[in-house]
Amino acid sequence: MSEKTDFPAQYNPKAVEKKWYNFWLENKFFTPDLSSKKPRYCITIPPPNITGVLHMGHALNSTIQDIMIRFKKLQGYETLWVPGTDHASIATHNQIEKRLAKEGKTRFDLGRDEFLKLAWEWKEKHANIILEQLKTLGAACDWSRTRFTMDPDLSRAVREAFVRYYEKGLIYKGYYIVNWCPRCRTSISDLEVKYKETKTKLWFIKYPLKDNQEQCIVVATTRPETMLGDTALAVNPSDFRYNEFIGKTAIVPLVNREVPIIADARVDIEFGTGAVKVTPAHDPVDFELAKTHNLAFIKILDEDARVTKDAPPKYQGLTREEARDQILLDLETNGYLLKTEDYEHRVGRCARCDTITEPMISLQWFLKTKELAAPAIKKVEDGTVKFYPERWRKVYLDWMYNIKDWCISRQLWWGHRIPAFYCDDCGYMMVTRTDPNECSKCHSKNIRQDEDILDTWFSSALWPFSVLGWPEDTQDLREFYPTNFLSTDPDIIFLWVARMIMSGLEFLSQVPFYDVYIHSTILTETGERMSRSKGIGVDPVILIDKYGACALRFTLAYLETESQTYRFWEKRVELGRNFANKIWNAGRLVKILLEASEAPLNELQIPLELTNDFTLIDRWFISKYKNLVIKVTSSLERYQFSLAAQELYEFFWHQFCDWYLEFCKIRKRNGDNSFANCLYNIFKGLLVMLHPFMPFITEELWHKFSYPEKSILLSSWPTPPEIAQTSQEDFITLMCEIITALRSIRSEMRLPINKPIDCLVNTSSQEILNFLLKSKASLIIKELAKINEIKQTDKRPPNSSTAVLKDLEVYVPLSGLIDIEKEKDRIKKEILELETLLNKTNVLLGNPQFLEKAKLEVIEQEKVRQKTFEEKLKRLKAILVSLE
RNA sequence: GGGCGAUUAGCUCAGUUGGUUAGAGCGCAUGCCUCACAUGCAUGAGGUCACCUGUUCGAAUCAGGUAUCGCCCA
Repeated sequence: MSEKTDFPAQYNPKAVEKKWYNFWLENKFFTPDLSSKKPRYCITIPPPNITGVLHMGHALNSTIQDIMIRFKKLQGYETLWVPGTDHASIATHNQIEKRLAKEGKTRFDLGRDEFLKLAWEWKEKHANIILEQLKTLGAACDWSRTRFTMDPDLSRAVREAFVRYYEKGLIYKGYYIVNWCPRCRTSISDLEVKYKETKTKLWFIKYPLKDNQEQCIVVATTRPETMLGDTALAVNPSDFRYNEFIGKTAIVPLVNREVPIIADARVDIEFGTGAVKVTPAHDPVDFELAKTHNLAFIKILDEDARVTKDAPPKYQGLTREEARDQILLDLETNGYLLKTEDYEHRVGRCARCDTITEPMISLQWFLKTKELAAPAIKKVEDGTVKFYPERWRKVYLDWMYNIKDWCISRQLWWGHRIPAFYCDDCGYMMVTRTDPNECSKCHSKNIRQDEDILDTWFSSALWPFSVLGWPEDTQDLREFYPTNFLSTDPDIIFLWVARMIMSGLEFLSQVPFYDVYIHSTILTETGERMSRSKGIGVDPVILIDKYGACALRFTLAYLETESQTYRFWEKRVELGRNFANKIWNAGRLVKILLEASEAPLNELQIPLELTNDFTLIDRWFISKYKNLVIKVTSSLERYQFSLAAQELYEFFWHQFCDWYLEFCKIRKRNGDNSFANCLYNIFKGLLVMLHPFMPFITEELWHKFSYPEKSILLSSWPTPPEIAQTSQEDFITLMCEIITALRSIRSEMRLPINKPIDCLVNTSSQEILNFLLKSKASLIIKELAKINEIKQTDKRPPNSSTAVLKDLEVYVPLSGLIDIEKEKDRIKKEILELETLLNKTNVLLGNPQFLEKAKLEVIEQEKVRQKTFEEKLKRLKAILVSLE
């Protein structure tokens, strides 16, 4: 093969990514073998919505899921990752309606059927964009199981769920206050309203008493326009200021409606004047008051938030903003407006379109949640479902403890239509699994379906099992439910995670997943939330194109710690890109190093007999590798993605490349190939452990070696080699320290690399001496520290630079070259550092309490340190004296 | 108002049950195109771990409080 073309000096992701992704697909590696005896491991993707394209959040979340899938597959599980998309009813409405608006149209100009045609067209066009983008990231999804929430099967699941809830009495229809978005023209749930502190006014309005129009009661309000629907005034019964008013009748200005003054403990004495107006049809608290006190509900704003004909004619048809202006003007001219104050309070806006929402009485469908929540709470309390990081558990529980009924109907068209049918003749309502032909009560054919559709999250809540075939008893469902792992972002713990747990338990009596991982939110360099609409942030598709998927994935994982946000900008991907290139080049070198040797065994052979001087190096390195395998495995098992990535990075770069490969190079040059088995197998293990993070480059490298499996994905996760650490390995550590010390002297004494230097060692240990002078360690030291000769001495030669190590002094004679002052500075600096350390140890060991209470190992360790420091210090001081 | 998180090197962040000479990447300085890699190699500078008070023989780590910033819920 030609080295240059086949194995270029720079890793080029473009050349390999597509190739291997197709290879995986062609071999159906992402499709589970249902006949295998392996334990199952399943993830269902949080379905991205069809209006979107891949953003950094998806890139991170998909990387995390892919890491887990590949990790588990390598660990010997039969894995399944189900992909799919969500119909996102309100978001899709928004997109399409925006387009229509450009033509000056609304969806009502088109009608339901025409609109749905557009929506399906949109779906066909957009639903796959994001899935295709996931492929470029390397996602090991089983595309043969791709689902869409409005697929026939999944729609059937939605209908089944609705009917079962209904039959159980958990779904009801009724008039309640809901959040209404006048732009989307639909109800939305509490969770879809975002509150923002807004500067506004507090208006103080005089309501005259009926008996004595000279006497007034003053109420404060932020929403004067709703006074058109006032049906009472209320005060707190313990508020002495208003005792005499209770039970009297007031007159609503401009409307001239007589309303009672009621007392209710729910009235906040501190707010405004302590007296409030009550508008039952347009405020949730007032709604509750009205039910207690039997007040009338007058709806004065319609679905477009315009004043209805239940208001005085003067205001009818005005928008809520126009109505407010007009009313304030009228109040003022008629002397009812006492004063206006600046005020700040929370104004609710539609999460989708940012229009100010309107609390409004409306006929809607609701799901009773208290009963569903109870087992879902229990399963988290008892640890069946665990949150990672654990703090999110409390967030979930707090919300669940205070859960309110869920408004599930939407006055939209794109979605699952509520399976309720009304008979126009007898008024009977049917909720059925299949569409009825006639009224089951009076047999009239004059029936029609409810116009409303279901909240998108209603179908999302069924996702972990609807994608597996529920309500059918499918093999997928039996094999893969409950799923194992769910990764998602914190925003949707309530919207989605909680509801999946509730519905999973309701319909399958089993939790939908065991481990919930809540990932960080990615912020921009300046700490803002990334937002496509604001044009801030970076595009993962561009980053993949520019740096490669492995680079992006590794970087994202490396940064994914337990903190709830992290900042990210393009330059950070260089971390992953450079690492990928390092791995690539290490691969090139390994290839060269292994070339001359016979085909090594695929099992790691632990050198027990240290006959060859060099084999000790392998032994030393296998010990280090063993620790790595243990650490990386346990980090991944605890979902500590950053930690696992850091461990791999440090080991690969700074242990494997910086030391082990350098040693192998020298060994090879000296005719020794005994490293082959160790190198071959450890490199294999490293590739496998890196594979979940960097699937493409590891697969590419895999094929450049004679590793047995046809894909790295079919290999198995390394197990820690069974090896006991021996004290002899310390010799290698010492060798590394000597090399570092010599390099440091060279650099600090400004000795150019081509200037030959010698090295003298002074030690009382015969063992060390033998190792350094008689074993092949000398070869390595010579090469890596650029040393001419290593000799023994028992005395520091004058004019030499010194490094003091444990049980050993190293001298570099520098006759004529030495700068005595510089050398003195070096030694002094080291003395200073050591003195600080020794001082600390002395204080500790001089404390009788410490000796009495500290753990034995700690005391022992401290004593050893004290001895080492003292000895080293003594020698350094002697050297300094001889330099004076 | 309640909850959660953050505050560690110039920047961005690690630091798993309290005991390490507090780490990394970027940036910076110095020297190197050394036959895997300049997306690189070697060496080095740089930190009173936000502040206060406790607990402890011992605190970046635990408890209480303060300050600043951020997120979530009402």
